[in-house]
Amino acid sequence: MECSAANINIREFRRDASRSQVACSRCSLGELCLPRGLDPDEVQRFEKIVNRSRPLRAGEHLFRAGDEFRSVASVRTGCFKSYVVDAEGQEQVLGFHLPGEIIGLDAIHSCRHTASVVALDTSAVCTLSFESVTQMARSMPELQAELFRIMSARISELETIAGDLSADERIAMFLLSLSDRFSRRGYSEHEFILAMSRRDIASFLRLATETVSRVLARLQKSGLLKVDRKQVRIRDLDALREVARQQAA
Amino acid sequence: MECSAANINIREFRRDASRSQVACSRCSLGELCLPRGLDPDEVQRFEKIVNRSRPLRAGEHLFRAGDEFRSVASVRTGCFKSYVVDAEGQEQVLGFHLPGEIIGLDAIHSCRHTASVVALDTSAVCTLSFESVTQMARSMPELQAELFRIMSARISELETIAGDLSADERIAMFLLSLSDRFSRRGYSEHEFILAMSRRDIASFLRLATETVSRVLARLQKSGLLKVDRKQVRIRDLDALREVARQQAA
DNA sequence: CGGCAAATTGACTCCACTCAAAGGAGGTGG
DNA sequence: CCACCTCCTTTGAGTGGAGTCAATTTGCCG
Repeated sequence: MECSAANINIREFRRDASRSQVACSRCSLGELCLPRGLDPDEVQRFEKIVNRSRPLRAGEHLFRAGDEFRSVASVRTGCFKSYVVDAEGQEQVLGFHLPGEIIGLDAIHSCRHTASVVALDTSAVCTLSFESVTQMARSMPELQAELFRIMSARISELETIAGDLSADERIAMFLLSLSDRFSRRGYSEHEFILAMSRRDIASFLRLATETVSRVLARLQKSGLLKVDRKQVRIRDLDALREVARQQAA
Repeated sequence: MECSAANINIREFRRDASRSQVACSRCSLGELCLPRGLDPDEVQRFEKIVNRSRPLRAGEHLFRAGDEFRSVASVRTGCFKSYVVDAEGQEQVLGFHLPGEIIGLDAIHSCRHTASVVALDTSAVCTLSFESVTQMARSMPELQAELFRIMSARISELETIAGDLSADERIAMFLLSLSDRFSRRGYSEHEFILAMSRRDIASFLRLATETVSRVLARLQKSGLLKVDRKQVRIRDLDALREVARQQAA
């Protein structure tokens, strides 16, 4: 299991947070985060409900399954994974979260966090009381719309993952998803670091770790990729898309 | 493919709709539908944006993938399935929709319906302009909250389906989900009709139709079920839960 | 009754999993 | 600084569950 001593809860965040630092208007994430589409005046009002947390080290938890649902979090830097532990005690990875992505929206309907969320890297988040966000959304149509869009996008994403795909297709899709998300954040779409372990990737894609290794080796041998531990270089993006045979979105 | 002549679009619904019939306050779905939690005055305002459609026959489409996203629909009677067609032309069933369930929320982020939705039975829906719903949600906190809850619940559902489950577990989960949904709607949790074909079930659960047949036969032989074509009787609900080994939600 | 699609059943195949073992990489303490 | 430990990753060999192919049965509807 994870190091439970490293657990941190949201109330502590609040105390640690230095509100003065928060300035979405000058945040490098810009249009990638929740206040997307708000006008400058609205952004200024929005900033008032944002709490910036102190950095988390790899292995520290942001939420624990079962925690009361109060806040959502937006990744500022680093990378998180969310997971549940099934009946047999096996960890099931549900997703990875990059800067600008909103964590915790799946907890709304049950009022509790159904998943645990842990930092894979040194990471930082902004937390927002969900109560405040929804209240603010009532007077900011664009904020409300953005919340709906984020949840709708996650539904579509899951509908794809749930599909009947081969191991190769899954891996290809996974790499393409990362490539796309990194490139939107200003990083290379051809070369990036996998913050997560092979085991996490396997769990996320519902494969065995050995299969992840084998598929990556195979894709490398056929010249589509260059893999060195956590470093990935995509040599032929189009060929990889071919493997993923991704349906028109 | 489906009978495309039977396609109907939302604009035609509008014309056919007889607004005078709409009365959520007297609808038998009551707390199962979107206006859940609204006070009587709010329900009355809500009714003004609801359009009741004429009945659809089995095989008629409610939405087509690619249609512009304007409206969501709430199932009034009957049963629908939503599906996409993948790169190989194979139909992938994404879900089944019973009375009170909201269809179309996955279309928000792309502004187009990503899935097609077709009636499996003689069915009827209420349609709502999404623009109107979101606008109204701003002044009705409970409506906004309900929209968030519905989407959040769908995310959690998909996270489960996407899991790494055996054929038996999938079938058991599927039957339990139906049992639960029927019982909430006042029907028996032990006995119900499968509106969908074996092929649809298989596609939804990412199995082969033959596997669905075999598993149902196996569960029947071991005494948990009685299956006669579309009629299902669950003889041992707890044992079925055991098979599904569903994680605490 | 005849024609057709859906469903079932059986035989065989294959992809991904499991089991097993051999490398690395990184961290810790002597 | 090196020895040692542990965890992660990779690679090989064999197994099994679900898929595919094929044949038959069942039910439906004109």
